[in-house]
Amino acid sequence: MTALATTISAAVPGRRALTTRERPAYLRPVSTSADRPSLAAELDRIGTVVNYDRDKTIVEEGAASSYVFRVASGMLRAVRLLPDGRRCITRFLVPGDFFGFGNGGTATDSVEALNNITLVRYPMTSFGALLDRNPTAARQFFDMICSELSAAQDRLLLVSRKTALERMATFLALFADRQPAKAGSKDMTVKLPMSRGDIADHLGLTVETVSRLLATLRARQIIDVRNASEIAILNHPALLAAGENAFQAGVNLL
Amino acid sequence: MTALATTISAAVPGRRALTTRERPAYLRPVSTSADRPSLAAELDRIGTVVNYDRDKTIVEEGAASSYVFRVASGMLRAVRLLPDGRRCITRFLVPGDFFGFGNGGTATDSVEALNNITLVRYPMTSFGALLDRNPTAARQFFDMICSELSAAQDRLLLVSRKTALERMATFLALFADRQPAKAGSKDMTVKLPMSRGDIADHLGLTVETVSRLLATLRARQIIDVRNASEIAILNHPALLAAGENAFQAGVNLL
DNA sequence: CGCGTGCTTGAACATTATCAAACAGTGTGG
DNA sequence: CCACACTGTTTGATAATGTTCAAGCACGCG
Repeated sequence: MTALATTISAAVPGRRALTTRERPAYLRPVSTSADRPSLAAELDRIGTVVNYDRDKTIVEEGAASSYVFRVASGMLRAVRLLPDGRRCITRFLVPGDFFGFGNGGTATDSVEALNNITLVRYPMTSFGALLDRNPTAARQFFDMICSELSAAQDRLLLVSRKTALERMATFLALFADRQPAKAGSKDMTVKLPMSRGDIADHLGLTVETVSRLLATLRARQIIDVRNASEIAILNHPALLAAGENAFQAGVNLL
Repeated sequence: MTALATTISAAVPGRRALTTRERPAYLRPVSTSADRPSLAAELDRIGTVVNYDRDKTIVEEGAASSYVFRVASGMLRAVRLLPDGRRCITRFLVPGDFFGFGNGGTATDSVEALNNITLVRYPMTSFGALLDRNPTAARQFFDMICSELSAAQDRLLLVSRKTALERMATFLALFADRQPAKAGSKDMTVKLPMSRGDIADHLGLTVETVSRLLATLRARQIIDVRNASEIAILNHPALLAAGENAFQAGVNLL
């Protein structure tokens, strides 16, 4: 499986690893970058550009879906709900990510726009045909799902076994890591397009706890909360450490 | 994508759904049943039967893996660890399940035998070649991963948003549901091959809490703990309700 | 300028973890 | 065959992490 191995590893774009455990795939599970011109061209032929406003629902959980989408610009959240309204954001989608395939044409999550977004929409029939006639494409999407699965399992570990502060720190570190990097710059500023509630539902916490954790990290001079949606990373190594190490993360919230 | 849709839905064998939310794929994310003779035959040609003893590690997290496996008999656990030893069991593997592919030939979980097991082992090279030359097979494995991903996301919702008792009840209900069914029988007995610790690490709880929750369910006449590894479901509807409904699940542990 | 929504902070509480000890089941060796 | 030890399970008491309820604050928008 030489071909498989190379293709698969290419599915996760190389980026400076955080640690052995925190796979960079975390917040960027799926992306086809410019390194696959042939597939991109094939997709372009069957895709339509569409725009959605902030907070629009693109696909509804449980509804039959007849399109596959790729994010061109903006961010989205994939949401799963319990009957009583408890919410889980299974992932945030960034430019390059695909969503909407699999599971018998039934959406497993709702997908909602975090801001005004541009998507490329592919009819599922055409998309399926592409997979059928183009084994390389099929392989690439296979790899894509595999790394998405791995990312989901990482989050399972994160949510089920890390403390609140570790989760928050990991989230920020990973999010910062995939930001359009002014890499080395000391005062790295991260734009968070999602609300505190979204972060809470992604990490399995409450809005209040998220807010308090940010205050804690600020008090430790690890971050600075510029405004509700902008956070500066003041001490990146400390942030990573707080995400990995229960002891360093600190026993007390305050 | 007619073919895709039908194949995908076939990937999840039909079974009486628990509720809209609790997809039956949960504990049985991946399985190729006898309904695919051609693929089965193809696989048989490249597979080798291997046996492992209880507690043996079949693949180690992070290690390069050169085989894909299918469970023939017995059960296994897929484990992910934090550097300090905190553990998460991402899933339990049952007969029919595949594991070991994807992620650039690097294992993302350790996989360990819960009891003495029999596996079919496929060299990754042959397996990759099969996917390359057989689009139908590729499609079926694609579907398989898709439902596994969906299952992982279900667990994300379970672990991040359900209470301890809800998790336990959901786990038991789903596990019972995929048991070799003496379906209607009032006194349905479930064999749990994994330890309390395994259950705890699967649900994001502690051994003690798991034990207490079983005691609670027993006190409510919903289950009976025959011995450490055998549990009788006395009131299946109540078990389902306890897994779905925070209110019915009960405010107090005791 | 004032309202509304979302964010922050505070205090009390609850769920679940931790620590500790007893108990049970299983296999081993005398 | 029984005693013993070992490991996994159960139960109890205490404590902590994170939630809930509640109030104030701030930013953005009409």
